Amino acid sequence: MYREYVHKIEALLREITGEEDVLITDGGDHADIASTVAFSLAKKERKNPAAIAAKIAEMAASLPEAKGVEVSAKGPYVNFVFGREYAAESVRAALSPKYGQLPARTERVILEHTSANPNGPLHVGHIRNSVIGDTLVRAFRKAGYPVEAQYYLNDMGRQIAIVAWGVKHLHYDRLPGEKGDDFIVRHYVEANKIMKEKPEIEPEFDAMMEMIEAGDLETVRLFHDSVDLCVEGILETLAALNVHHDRFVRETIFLWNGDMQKVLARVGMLPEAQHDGQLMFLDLSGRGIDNRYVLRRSNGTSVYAARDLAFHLWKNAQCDRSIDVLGADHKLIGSQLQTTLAMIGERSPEIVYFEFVSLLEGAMTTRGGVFITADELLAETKKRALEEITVRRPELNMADRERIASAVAVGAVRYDIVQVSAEKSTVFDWKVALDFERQSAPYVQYAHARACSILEKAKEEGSFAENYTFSDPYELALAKHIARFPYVIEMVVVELRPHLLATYVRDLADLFNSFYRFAPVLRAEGSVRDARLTLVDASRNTLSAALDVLGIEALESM
RNA sequence: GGACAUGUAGCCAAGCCAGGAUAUGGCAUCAGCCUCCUAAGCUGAAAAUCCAGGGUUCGAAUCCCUGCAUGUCCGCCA
Repeated sequence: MYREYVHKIEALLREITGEEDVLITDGGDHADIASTVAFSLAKKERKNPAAIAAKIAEMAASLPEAKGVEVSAKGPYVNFVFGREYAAESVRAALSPKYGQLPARTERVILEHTSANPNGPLHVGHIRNSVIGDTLVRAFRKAGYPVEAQYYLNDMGRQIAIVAWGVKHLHYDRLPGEKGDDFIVRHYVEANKIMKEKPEIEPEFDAMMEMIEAGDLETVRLFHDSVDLCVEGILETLAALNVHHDRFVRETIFLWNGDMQKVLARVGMLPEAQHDGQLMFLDLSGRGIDNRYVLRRSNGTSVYAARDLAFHLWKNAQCDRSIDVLGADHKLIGSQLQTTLAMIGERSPEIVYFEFVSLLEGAMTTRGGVFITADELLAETKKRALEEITVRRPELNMADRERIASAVAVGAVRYDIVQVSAEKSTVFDWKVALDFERQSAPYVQYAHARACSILEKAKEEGSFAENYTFSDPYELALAKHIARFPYVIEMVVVELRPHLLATYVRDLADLFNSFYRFAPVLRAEGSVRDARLTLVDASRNTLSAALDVLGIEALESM
């Protein structure tokens, strides 16, 4: 209902003032929304803004469109307080199992995320990509878009050559129960170490890259077996985090199906293209990018950038919006890609960048073996959650405690990541990761479990009639926040900022907890009890729907 | 050296793009609340030159400029 009311008030103010921008702001403590349009009118008309605000408020209040909204002027502000009818309509809407689902759209979206090199396990930096990406995928679905989540799999680059070299020469045994990605990374770290000590072996990597480029069967098999083993482990990690891709796209496809050669031919004809023997690069200095954008090496082999161009054209052909989630280290190549696609008259992807996650001791590096894996993080978090639930609910059997601990752990990890806006770099801190109080998923899950518990108890005492008469301030504040959920979903996909949803659901849990404390439900009587139970149900449903978009399980008991 | 991002109480964040009312939360600290719907909860106290300096504006945490600090990138790697 929130959106509808805001639109209604905007239209009303435009009509009264004749201003295009009626300067709607959040009303804070004073109102649900407010307008500061009196300030700008005061300047134009050289009058006191408070007098103008008073006049606008008076006119607005008399219009039939303002029904159910209390309009008043406080100094230069025109304040709008939504009435009980608004709360009632909102709560009624929030009882729908599909609450927050926006009308179906036809624009097909391809959202690419994670796409980590298969040279080792995902670490706590990689999963920032996964969590942002997967949350966006879920938000787009909630917003009515058909979405395909893709993982672009580097199965042939230099990093993979290093892995393959390691697998070929090191002959490690796989430890009992060792995941594929953990096994592969040992080769990668050791091969990098050897390469540093003996730079003379470098030509061996170059040779392997030329072999795979040429499609040498044995090399292809070596590369792909290594990649597949690693991906097997990565998939387990992603599944544990509730992150799902619809399609894995292998980079080699674009080399072998001719797409890359086609796009290179097109790009090669641009005036910005520079050729020197086989070497080809773009001079984008006219577009504010000073670095050479190399697309073919002087030995004729291809580079990642060229295959990436082909990949994006391929995506364009099957969607209306293409969105990539990339680490901030990709900003340069991201803008090179966008610029180049625009130059050949093709659609550029929208790119969501996120800044780095580092450790207290410094940057993470897969190559150097310095990282905390997502698996380790999840295991520690689950251990901690299990301790907690064992203290709180000793009567539960082990299987239930394990199940709850897993859901709490996944939630805690995902929420910690998604709640921080993407443009902030962060430092990983175990203390924060393992803190399950407030501003965390368990806090929100707990509010949901409380709602379920109340409804469960009410059911034992018989049925209740839905009632939408809210008057208590705690009831109204909660109902009004519930009303905003569909608006938040829309904001997340418009701004590509999933952390807005994390902030929203935390505020919702805050308001529910205050309501829980100050407005007794089961002990209330008659229509008040009915109304509060109705509100609890709407809260439960909204918390559950919001958590679902965040990829976090809404536990019924914990 | 150049480019991008960030800088908000001891610590971590929201707010900034679309300027407006006493700057919003959490952690840590202190003081309270379980004969009462799960205390992973609630209430209160204390804590901020919104990095610094200029500018625009009736009004700046928010917009612009300069500087400083931190992170990232600047490869015929990905």
